[in-house]
Amino acid sequence: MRWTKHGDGTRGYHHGNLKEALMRAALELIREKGPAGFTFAEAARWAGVSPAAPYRHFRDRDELLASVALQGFERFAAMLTTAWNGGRPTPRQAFDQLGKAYLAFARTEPAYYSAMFEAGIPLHNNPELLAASERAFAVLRDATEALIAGMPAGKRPPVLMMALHIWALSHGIASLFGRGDAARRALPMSPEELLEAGVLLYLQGLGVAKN
Amino acid sequence: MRWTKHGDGTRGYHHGNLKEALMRAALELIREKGPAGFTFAEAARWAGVSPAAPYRHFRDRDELLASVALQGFERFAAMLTTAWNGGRPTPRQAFDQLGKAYLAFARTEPAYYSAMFEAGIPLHNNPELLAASERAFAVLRDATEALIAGMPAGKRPPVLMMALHIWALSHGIASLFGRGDAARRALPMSPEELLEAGVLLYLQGLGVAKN
DNA sequence: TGTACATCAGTGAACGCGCGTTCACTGATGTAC
DNA sequence: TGTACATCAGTGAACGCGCGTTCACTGATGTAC
Repeated sequence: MRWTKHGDGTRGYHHGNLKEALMRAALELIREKGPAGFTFAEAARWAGVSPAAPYRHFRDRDELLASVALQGFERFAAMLTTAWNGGRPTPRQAFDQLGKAYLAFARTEPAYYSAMFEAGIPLHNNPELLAASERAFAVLRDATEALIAGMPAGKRPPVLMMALHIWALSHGIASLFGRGDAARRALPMSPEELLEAGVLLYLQGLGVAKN
Repeated sequence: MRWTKHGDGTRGYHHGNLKEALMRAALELIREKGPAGFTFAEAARWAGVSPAAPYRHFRDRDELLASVALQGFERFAAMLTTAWNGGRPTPRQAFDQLGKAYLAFARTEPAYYSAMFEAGIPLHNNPELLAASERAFAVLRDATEALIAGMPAGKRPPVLMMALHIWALSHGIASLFGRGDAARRALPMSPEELLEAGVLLYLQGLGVAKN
């Protein structure tokens, strides 16, 4: 943050926070028109700078898009962590909160969500993005681990398998029915109810749905 | 199909099957560069016609993309129907085949899959596309219904709920781990194994995993 | 504290390019009689 | 069966436009002394 903002709302020669502004512009444009729906020039116009300015911060459009996805994974991880809340009041209840947070993110941040999961950004050759994506998944995996720890010794499933099942179910429901944009499919129940029932049945399948 | 193809491989003034050729071109380009990765002009070039020719068959790029998605849903429904095979040899076994077919489609036809589920085509003002999408889901719902019919009377879940759970789980696994393109995430097991285990646990949760 | 200088971040003009779209046209096909 | 005509499907040239990208530049900021 530079201190070039003037009292009257204008800015000086330097924008001060152009990188962040470009990412916000991209998000807004993605929300309106999908991950393909923005250009470098348009993002610059949105941020109120000349078309050459973005090149000081991003090599090209793809790098801007990847930065948005990266920030999305970071916020996603933070939101999931908050929802899990260290497994309080009980791991079982916190686990449901985690699921709700997953759906809430997809609904309230469709632009991040689509940059993260649908923009087709290759993860191999982008270690930073892959790591951020794994940090988000780690929240879910750790929560699953905590939940499993409370199960009877003979009935504990493999952590990774269970975490992947929960992730896939949440992701499927969010993608198909819980999106915040026009591609959402209608459903005779809320995505939250559908997910909660699915998780409940899954846990019953493991033989541990009681607590 | 017109009979204007010449023996030497050239074609006459009329292409004969341009609409289909443009859709194949779009598919190929989507596969290479994602749903946003093709232009009307490029598809025309691929099909070997002038840039004005596509306008005889599609109003614009979006209409071409929607046609591809429509055809995708039709093929998807056909593939699922074949896999279900009327519930033979047993509904339980046929159900696993259905799941495998879902994953197989996502892997072998990533271009269709992404046009159908990730291109952000709004369904609400495209009744034809919506109907095709529902025909595909109906295959899964009918299969679920047949599977439920074999369950003990007291343990039958609501058909729609169960079908949606299975759909979401399959779709989540396919989208995250089973795609045929560069955005696939690595996994220490096959998507098929993961889905099969998930369905098994889910059915156990319903209390009916035996047959 | 003041000054000189280096560095940084954005300007604005320019360019070539491919896209979307329109248009009058024309070659090929289908059909009425 | 032949002929005239209507219709269809693709041509190719043209246009305006916005994009991506480069460039020498310049205003603002940071820092050494």
